Amino acid sequence: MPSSAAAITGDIDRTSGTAIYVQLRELLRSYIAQSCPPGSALPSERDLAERFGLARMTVRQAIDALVGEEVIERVVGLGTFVRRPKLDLQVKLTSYSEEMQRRGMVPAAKVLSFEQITASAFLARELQLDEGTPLVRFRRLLLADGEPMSVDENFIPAHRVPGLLDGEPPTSLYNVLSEQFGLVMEWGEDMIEATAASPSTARLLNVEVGSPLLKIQRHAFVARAMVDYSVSYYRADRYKLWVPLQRPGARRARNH
Amino acid sequence: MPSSAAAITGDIDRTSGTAIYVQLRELLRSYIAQSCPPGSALPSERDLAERFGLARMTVRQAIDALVGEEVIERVVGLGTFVRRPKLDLQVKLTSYSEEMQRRGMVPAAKVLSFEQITASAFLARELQLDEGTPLVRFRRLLLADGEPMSVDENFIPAHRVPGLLDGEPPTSLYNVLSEQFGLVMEWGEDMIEATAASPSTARLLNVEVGSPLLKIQRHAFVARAMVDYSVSYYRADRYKLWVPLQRPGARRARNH
DNA sequence: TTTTAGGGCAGGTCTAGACCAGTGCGGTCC
DNA sequence: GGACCGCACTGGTCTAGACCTGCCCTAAAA
Repeated sequence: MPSSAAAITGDIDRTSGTAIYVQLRELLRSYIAQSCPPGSALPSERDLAERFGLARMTVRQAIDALVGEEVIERVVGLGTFVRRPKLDLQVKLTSYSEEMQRRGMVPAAKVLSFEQITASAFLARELQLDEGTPLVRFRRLLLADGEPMSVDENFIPAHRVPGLLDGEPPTSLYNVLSEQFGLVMEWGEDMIEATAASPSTARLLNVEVGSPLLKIQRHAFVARAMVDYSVSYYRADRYKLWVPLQRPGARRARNH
Repeated sequence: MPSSAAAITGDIDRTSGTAIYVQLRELLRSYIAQSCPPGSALPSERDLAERFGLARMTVRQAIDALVGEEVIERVVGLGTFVRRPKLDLQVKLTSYSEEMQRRGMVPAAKVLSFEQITASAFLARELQLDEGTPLVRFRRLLLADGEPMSVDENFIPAHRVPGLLDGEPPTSLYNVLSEQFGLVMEWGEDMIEATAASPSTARLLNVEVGSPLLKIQRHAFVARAMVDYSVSYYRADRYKLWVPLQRPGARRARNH
């Protein structure tokens, strides 16, 4: 016998400004947490609609959210059931630069190029700009303990860094971007893959052609605007990436 | 100017038995793949509803699905936009098959071995156990669309999974660990590096010896105890890792 | 020239119905 | 007793509207 909708305490406040389905979702969430062991059934959608005086579509919207969070599970013809909490590993954060320091190596960099170019079709797509847009290209060979570690190439829209090319190549690109141009990177995304060393990269990194490299493409954003696209090739024999994983845990409280 | 709904080819077949929103979802998906670079706008929901002769709620259902897949993104007052494609996987270990299906690929796995072994010095160190401790070794070749994707090897202390070897090799290891043995992974760490395919791995993955592979070693923990050590080799040509980064002070505008 | 007020359009939410398909139970007919 | 059928119930899908807020642009006002 399915649980009765009357068993759910609390009510919907239509004047609160909070979306009804959000209120119902949270009511259901706490109801589940308090009185529903895994496998138990929720009241049917029609029961809930009647209990709270809502349209069934609205009830479904609340249930949809919890199904999306994998808190509950629908079974056609049977009902909606509480799931066993499920493992869901997710990369949360990579403290990339800290990680470099943590290795305790002596860093150095050799500037390979520092110039203005125009965006190719590929770069235009990566930076979400028009083809031909002026870019600053900054390419370096990064060393650790005197031995090549990676080849790094950054592309920044030129209009965001006026006068950057007039000075010396910066030691720390991100420091200059934030201190001199107010471009504080807020978020970004890394695309990580394995690749084989091309002849030119192999020579720079002092490895054999075809050696495995870790390729990391990064898009860095300020607000919604991308201000940096970079590609790095790391020597696989010298560099490993450490990524902490954690369970999703509590959900955020956005939506108003 | 937003793209015109008329630009989308194809139509809805109301007699096919396939849900309309599923048909529209796939139409949109292929339209996006073919003609929408990241950042471009989709036709508005009302345009789509008119173009295909559907209720707006039905169109929203199709769009909801793609938003849930993070293929597109809604912005109130502006429209719906194509996101940067994520060729990620991150949740793969929880449910490789679900993840593959989500990406429209047909998952499969071939069990290479499923047996009890004793911990070598290396494995003992990785699992923080004594040498000689009985372990369950589970090695698989994971396929997507019939083509090899990765070679996966898991090591689990045998005393944590009594009777596991008596049954069939599990389809989803992590599901069995949590549902049958109550081992819900709470956190872990990945070590990511690039490597070259060894002859045996190359044969399994159907690539040439020396091809770049992404090697991911994972330690997964329940409470403070490690319960799984795994090593996976992913084909670099089929697998990329997508890692979102968040810097201190990030604020990510949007989200009501 | 700068500021402000609309208007148009975007997505967000909600309603009150409709019919479909899968499930399980109970009763009927053999 | 056992096979079967149908009904009541579940979630799944869909409609055709409604009104809300947020965003941007433009034209009028300052």
